[in-house]
Amino acid sequence: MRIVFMGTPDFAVPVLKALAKAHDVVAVYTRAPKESGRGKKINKSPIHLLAEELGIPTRTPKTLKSEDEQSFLRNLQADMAVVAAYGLLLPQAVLEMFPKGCINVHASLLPRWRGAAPIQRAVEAGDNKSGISIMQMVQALDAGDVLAQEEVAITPEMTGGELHDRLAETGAPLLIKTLSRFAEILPAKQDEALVTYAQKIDKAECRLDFDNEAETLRNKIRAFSPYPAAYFVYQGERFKVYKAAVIDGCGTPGEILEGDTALVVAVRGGKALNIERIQREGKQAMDIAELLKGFHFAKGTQL
RNA sequence: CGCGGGGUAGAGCAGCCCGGUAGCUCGUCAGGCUCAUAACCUGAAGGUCGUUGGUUCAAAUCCUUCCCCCGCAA
Repeated sequence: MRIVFMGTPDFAVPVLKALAKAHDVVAVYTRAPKESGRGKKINKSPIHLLAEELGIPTRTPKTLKSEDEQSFLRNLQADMAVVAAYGLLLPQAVLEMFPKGCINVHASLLPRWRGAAPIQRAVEAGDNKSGISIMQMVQALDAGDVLAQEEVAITPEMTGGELHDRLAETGAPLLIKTLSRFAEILPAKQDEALVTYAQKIDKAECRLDFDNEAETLRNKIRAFSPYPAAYFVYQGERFKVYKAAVIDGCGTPGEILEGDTALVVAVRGGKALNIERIQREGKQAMDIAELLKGFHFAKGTQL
């Protein structure tokens, strides 16, 4: 098939790779390079870089609403568009443009976790499974009929980053399989009663409030690991926390119960968090034991 | 030229402001103690203090060149 691919971040990379092997990807759409990173350099998106490597024509319009862009798209004479975390909304005209429609690779088991951050929200909520949904795109956000799904188990120790990678790997072959039997598939409506939305992650959420249930905090820590990373502030310095375990321990929520041989912080309900992996400002992430060989937290400090 | 932290023994850190014998915790090795040990005791090895040039009687420390890592912000 002649396919237009639209995507932007890392998550979409395995999808485009697989798609380019199996089909004729006639154009790639991705978000325009923007100032980002240290030094505010202009950086191209992961998909942009991959498309160049594959030698596929790449376009980075700010919007697909313009007549010019839409006529360009139409002239590609593609059979369908495949979208994976593109970051731009597709106008109705574009959704209707392709004979076989626009289909989307979404990182959740729809109708659960429609929206921007389905991977992290699933882990944060303590879900024991996630997955990939391939769906037909409609105007409403992630509300289209589902063509295929594949589950991925979320183990108790799994981080958001690990789930992200697993899902990205799962999505690519599932998409190819779905396309190969596209004609036979009966689209399934989403059950509106089961819809939940995965809100974009706000920076303010990343700061750990230890006055919470231990398991809630642990889930947030692993959901946000390694990005955007939950953190606490100690003596004016930000410490990112990548991994923590729930243990027993009495104290005021936020109190450092142990800071020499381990880092243990009291939370609600007679529980505590044993912080296992951490990153200081300006340093690499490391196991807490390594850091404690040369750095110590004062017992009794309130975080 | 967005703001900022860092590169010191295998690991993690201190020392730098206020130049003057390179230090701590852990690991490694050897020996000892012990029924035994990841415990304890004794000892040892291991460093061009990221790189270049400069200032100085003397530079990890002050100034300078470049390289690398990271945090914030986006």
